[in-house]
Amino acid sequence: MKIEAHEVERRVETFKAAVQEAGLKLTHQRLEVFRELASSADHPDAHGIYDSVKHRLPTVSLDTVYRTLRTLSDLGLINMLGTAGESIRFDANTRKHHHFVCVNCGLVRDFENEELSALQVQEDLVGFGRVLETQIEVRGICNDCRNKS
Amino acid sequence: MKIEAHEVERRVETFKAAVQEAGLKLTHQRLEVFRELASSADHPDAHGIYDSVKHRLPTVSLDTVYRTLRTLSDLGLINMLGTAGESIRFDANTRKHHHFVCVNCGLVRDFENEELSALQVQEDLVGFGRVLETQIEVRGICNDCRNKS
DNA sequence: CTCCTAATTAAGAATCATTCTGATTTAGGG
DNA sequence: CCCTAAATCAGAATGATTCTTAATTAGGAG
Repeated sequence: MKIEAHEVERRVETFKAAVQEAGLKLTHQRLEVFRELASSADHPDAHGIYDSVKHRLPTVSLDTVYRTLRTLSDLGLINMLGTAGESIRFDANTRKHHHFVCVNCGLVRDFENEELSALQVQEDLVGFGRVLETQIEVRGICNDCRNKS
Repeated sequence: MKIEAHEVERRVETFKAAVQEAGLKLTHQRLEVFRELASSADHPDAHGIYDSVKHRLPTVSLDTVYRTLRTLSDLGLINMLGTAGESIRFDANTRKHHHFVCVNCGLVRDFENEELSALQVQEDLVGFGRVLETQIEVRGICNDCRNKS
């Protein structure tokens, strides 16, 4: 599943500006890794991104993909997600959103919802620490897995 | 941080019944691994449980702890949690609850809240699949980390 | 346009969590 | 009291991720 072209471009522009801002070089590798991630809605892992990017940059190394993803994550341009025990999945969507997770195959999809995003939980958690953000994780069975069984 | 004694016993009794029910043996190792998990509120990983259990069962192996945790997870007596890239953390709390996660040190604490648990998200997700459950993840900085900085 | 330097590459090794092997011993519970 | 599942031990295998070192490439400031 692909993200719409104009949204991809919006993300890429934000990315370019942030890389310049941080004083880093805008290399082909960084651009292609980011563009690949910004174009896909299914949160690939490092290997998946590597396989896709290799079509356009045949000499890219898996190591560079890992290094680039870590760099972008440190800059806050992408987020890491996924459950412990699996490989790390990446997400170029930095807008406030929530996740649908298939408990069977691990598929993750973003969704936005104003009401959910407006949720305030601070009051109940004074004992644990300061609250920064609240995210909803909806678990279920995705359509593909439903059709298979 | 410890769970109250009567809650631990409640969990242990549920555990004993379920192990019998499944036709598995109630070994010391299984009991001690489960009791350790049921007593701690901070969701230890396999190594942490191993270290604690070793005090009471000096000959237990890390392998047995891993195997036991997987068995209990398959039975639905415990849950696995944690972010990709870290080790798997375990949770003996099978009641409906939510998580507070410290983005700095990774601490996870459970909390219950009727209003949050009553949240219904089905309508918004028809396109992705069937919804089974909704869990809230609150991210922030825990008290310990706040005091250190 | 040129040059400095950061980034990439290659090939390999290291680390860490986790699972598996296979042979041997232990102990739960009918 | 025995049968058999489970545990143990030691070690090895796996897979994701990170690091090493040395040589090459290329971004972008001047």
